[in-house]
Amino acid sequence: MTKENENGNNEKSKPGMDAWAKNWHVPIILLMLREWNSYGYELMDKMTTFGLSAMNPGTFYRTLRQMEKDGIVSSSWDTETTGPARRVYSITDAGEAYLKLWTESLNQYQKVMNTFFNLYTGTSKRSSKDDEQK
Amino acid sequence: MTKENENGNNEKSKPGMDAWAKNWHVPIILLMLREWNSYGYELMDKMTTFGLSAMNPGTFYRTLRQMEKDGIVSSSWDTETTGPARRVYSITDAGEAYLKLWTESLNQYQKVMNTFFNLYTGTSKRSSKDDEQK
DNA sequence: TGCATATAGGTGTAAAATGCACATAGATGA
DNA sequence: TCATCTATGTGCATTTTACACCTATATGCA
Repeated sequence: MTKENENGNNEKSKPGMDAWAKNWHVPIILLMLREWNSYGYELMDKMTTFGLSAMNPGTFYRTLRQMEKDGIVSSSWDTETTGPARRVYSITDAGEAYLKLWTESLNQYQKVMNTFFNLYTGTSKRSSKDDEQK
Repeated sequence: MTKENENGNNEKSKPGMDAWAKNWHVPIILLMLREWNSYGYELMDKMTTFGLSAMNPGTFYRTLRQMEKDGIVSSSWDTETTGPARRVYSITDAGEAYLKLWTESLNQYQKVMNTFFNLYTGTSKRSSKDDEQK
């Protein structure tokens, strides 16, 4: 059975305030790795300083391994430090290229956001009497 | 077998210039319905005027039905017009509430974007010599 | 009349992404 | 020695998405 809220509607298209955040995990991990080489546990922790709620560990680690398969990061084990071994990631050239593309697409993103915001706050909301179209 | 690009990497975390667009389909459909009642085929078409590439028809129609299940739109058949019958959608009060929440969350969204952009364009990119962390 | 095409709204199914619970293992401190 | 923190994962079910395909109404045209 699917989850239902107090209105009797299920919640599949609830905004959730950070549904959009998913797409940002990869580029923000890359940004962090551009500043300092790091490992999953630390990256997951620092994620919140970007205003993004951390995804669960399983998914997060899997994202990192996928990024490596995609060639945008590379990793090696750090057994020097105390505690359990860390898989330390660095950004690759392909990762830099990815960031460049992402940043360029932000302009388009901004346009969509502005269009949305203007339409929402604008006085263009129809009155109840022109409630049909032909 | 998974698709591979010319670099031998698969493409799972490719930006695609509009990966972020997915999250915008629901709110933008709602915005359009706030202006005029409409049906899937038309909404899909108008989507592109918002700078969003349309999703494929199957997914798009399913999104609309899901939105109805969630109670943020309602629909009825229009058999008056010529051609195949149209399922005409209107936004509900819950839909308006959804839009309100979404718009409020845009502030947070903007913050993440600005943080990202500043970090990317800033001079904070490390030099090759401080290439390790302790 | 017959057939292509545009409009309109879907379904079936497989692949991909995600959440959640759990597993493993080294180090630290009571 | 036993709990806890750090650190990285796996297994499985659910959810989301893409892709191919199907149905049906109307229009134009040969």
